[in-house]
Amino acid sequence: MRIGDLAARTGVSVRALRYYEEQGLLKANRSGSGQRHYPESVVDRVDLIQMLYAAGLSSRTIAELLPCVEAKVSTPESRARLFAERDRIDAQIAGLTRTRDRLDAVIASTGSPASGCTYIADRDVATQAGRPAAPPMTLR
Amino acid sequence: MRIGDLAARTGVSVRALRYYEEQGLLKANRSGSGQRHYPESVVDRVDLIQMLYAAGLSSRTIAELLPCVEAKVSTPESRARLFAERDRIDAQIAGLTRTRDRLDAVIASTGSPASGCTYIADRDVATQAGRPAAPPMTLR
DNA sequence: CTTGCCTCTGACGTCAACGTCAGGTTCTAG
DNA sequence: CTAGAACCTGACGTTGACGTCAGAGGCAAG
Repeated sequence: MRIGDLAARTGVSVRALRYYEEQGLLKANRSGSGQRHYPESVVDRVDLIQMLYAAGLSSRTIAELLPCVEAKVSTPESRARLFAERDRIDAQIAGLTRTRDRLDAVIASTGSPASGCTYIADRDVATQAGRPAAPPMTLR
Repeated sequence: MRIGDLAARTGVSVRALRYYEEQGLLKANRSGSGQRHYPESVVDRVDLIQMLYAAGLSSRTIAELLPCVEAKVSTPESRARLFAERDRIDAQIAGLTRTRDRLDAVIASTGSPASGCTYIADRDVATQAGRPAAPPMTLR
């Protein structure tokens, strides 16, 4: 599997994949001419990397945690890091939940035509109960 | 209330507050000599701005939503934006939850001394049920 | 063999949310 | 009144995760 294929499979740009390698997140088998070749397994690894980036981790942190996640090998430091990041993500979820609830409240107050709203809903406010199924998984 | 006081009250830097004003997120009453003075109410507004930044919104988006949130005034566009951002945050929470669960699984597998772990837990793995109370509210 | 697409290595560009420094004014405590 | 803290407006610096371009080589099809 060459880099273009991997890019297509993961939805990550070729540039990003080379960047990951530069950051020590990915290793590639090189052909005689220097071209990168990857085994199927890296698809999952790239997906995981994307998850961690989306969770706000830096390349450096990801590089520290990946051996721990994949090889199940951990040093005291990496374990501490693992706990710390897990907790940080928990806090982030909590904060996001508060933010979402705040937005829901705003939607409720400006959304109901009976509370001094300038316009009426122009979208399906009642798709379900105000919460349409979240799209696949954008995560930015 | 001057800008330094507001900074102290909100935990946001003076530079950031001036930046928010530059981006149209905050307005200040100017004294004759040009110094900014704020009413108490802006403290909440700054907190809200921080929440939205933490949720990954850009200044531009925040600027679009703030009138909607504060003055309860909405145009069809801003309402659409409101929904879109709420949904995006929902998706973000879902993704973060999956990421956290993945990390929890890793912790469980590398953490239990009975599964080929190199080191034993060096931290209070069992503070409660593996999930110590998340710190105040970092959110990055 | 050559055409066209893929790949390679630099290396500079980008963007947002500030940090930081310079040079000058203003407020306040003593 | 005077020192020192706080404030002002530019304006340039920073960081991370890439985008983009340049110039050169590699690879399968016809």
